[in-house]
Amino acid sequence: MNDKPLNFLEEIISEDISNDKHAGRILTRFPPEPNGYLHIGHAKSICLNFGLAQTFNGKTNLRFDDTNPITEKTEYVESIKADIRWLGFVWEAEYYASDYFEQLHDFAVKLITKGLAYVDDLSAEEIARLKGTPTEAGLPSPFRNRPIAENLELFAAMRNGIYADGEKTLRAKIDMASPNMHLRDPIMYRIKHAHHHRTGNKWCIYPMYDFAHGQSDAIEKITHSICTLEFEVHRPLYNWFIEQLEIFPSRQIEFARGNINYTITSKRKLLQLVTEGHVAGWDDPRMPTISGMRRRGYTPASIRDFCDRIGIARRENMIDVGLLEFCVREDLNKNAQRRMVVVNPIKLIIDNYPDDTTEMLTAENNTEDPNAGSRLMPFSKNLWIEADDFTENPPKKYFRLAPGLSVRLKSAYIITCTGCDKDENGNVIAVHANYHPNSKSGQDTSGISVKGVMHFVSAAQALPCTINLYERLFQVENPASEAADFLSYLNPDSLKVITNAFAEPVLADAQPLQTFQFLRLGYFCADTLSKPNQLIFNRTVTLKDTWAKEVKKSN
RNA sequence: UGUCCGAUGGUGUAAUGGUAACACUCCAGAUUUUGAUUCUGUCAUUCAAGGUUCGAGUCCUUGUCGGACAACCA
Repeated sequence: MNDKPLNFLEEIISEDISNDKHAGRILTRFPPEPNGYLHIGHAKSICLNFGLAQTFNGKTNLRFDDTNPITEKTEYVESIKADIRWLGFVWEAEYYASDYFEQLHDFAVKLITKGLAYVDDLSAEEIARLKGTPTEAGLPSPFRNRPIAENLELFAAMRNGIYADGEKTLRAKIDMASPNMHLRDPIMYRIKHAHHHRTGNKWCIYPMYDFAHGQSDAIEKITHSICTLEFEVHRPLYNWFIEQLEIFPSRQIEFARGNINYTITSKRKLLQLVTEGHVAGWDDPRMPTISGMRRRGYTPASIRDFCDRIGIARRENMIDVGLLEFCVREDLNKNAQRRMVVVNPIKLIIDNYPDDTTEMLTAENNTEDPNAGSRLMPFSKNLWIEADDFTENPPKKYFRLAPGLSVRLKSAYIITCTGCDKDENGNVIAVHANYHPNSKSGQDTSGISVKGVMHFVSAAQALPCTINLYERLFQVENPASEAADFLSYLNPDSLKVITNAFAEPVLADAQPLQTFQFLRLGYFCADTLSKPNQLIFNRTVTLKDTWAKEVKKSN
């Protein structure tokens, strides 16, 4: 253990351990429903559940809460497993709530037998109407006092497929006047003649989440069942089931989900973005999904670090996406190799450099990591530089190229700008400079000192590539809380595709998902579809840019 | 006009009745062959009112504000 203060969950668990509860055994679980892809909010839960187990020498089960066959798919199961593995966690056992359908059914029968559950013929609307409101008590169903034997018979008939969807439900008989709505005879089973991704057509009745989750925890003997705040009001119901069924009492503890600004983490809304084509899929790099973030260039370590830094508490929160960006920059700064790429190219001609010469320069792969080695990159008379790095009228403190100004080309020579060429409309089409032959990087005897350093790519060897520049997906901090539909806040500039960028030659070897720092631009990763002859890079995050901030301030 | 939960700098999280702190952000500066990184520094915090106590962010009461709960979703 480290010297960090314990969060409230760690305190509870260490207290349980010192009280010898469960003989010190700790078993948590991560219980996703396979009805969508995992997102950053799930990452928090994953890090929490697996992290807690690691801290206290326990284990963590992966359990799919697959009680609603309509929305669940094997595709989601597979993506969830891949994402958890990618994040770096190993589960103890892989379970499915559907593994427990027979047991859950028997639990239901037991409650019926105890006179604590009944079959209701009411429609969904009637049930809702009799349920009351948070401030008004509900009314009992006319079917509430059916004899036990009749309930048993009816429930068996439900299972046997005698009834149509919605025709009957099985409800717990608790208290229609409870101030807690979840105790007003909650539905335990409903009829759905639907194909289930694992049990096929074996069942036509399916347990509600509330009748499955706590019991699944009990079956697995989960010691600490950690979930988000909205399930707090369900806890009395889960405890009621545990007591009446006399099963293992897992302890549920709730924590506040982590909300991040300028994005959404509602699975329903994420699904809508995908199905309506607002993004290119679940793994679109703009999505806050684990798979989207992976494709964007986020690393498992950076996501784990983020989850660690945001902490765990019980109050509502809105975390600045800047923290997430900080975490990935910090990781990639140490670990991503540097490369040079020009995204907004303009020609730079070194007039005093020989026409027919190409030098191979040595460039460090990562100044932060001496073990990262170096690479060779070509230098010649004709180069590509960023159009933004030249201006005819430099503002104060401008360290880039303008007539008469000198800069160093990174890992190459110091050059002095001599002017530019323009087309008939006055647009700059090429920049001219002279180089200082005795200023070569590593063997500079020129004595010239310059403030500015620029990246470049040698034109003859440059690799054309596509660059996806991503911005935040939404224009407002909390799209879900705004008055209008969340889609109206989508950022129209969330993706800018650059098709005429140029990369240095070694980038031909870039492997899909390999991360880089493109000097002075930001961190990028090769897209999953990138190929040597058709390079595609996704911008993970820009570098901090104090000059851009300076320029913005003076405007 | 219910039940439950919550409230500490701009953001997130600590402080477990005893000097309100850490990180991110912001701002200023130093260093820099990435206007990056690194380093230094500055600004800024206990929802309110009572009470208990030698002492309250912490305990109690009341209030205020925010959130959750009325799916055959999870």
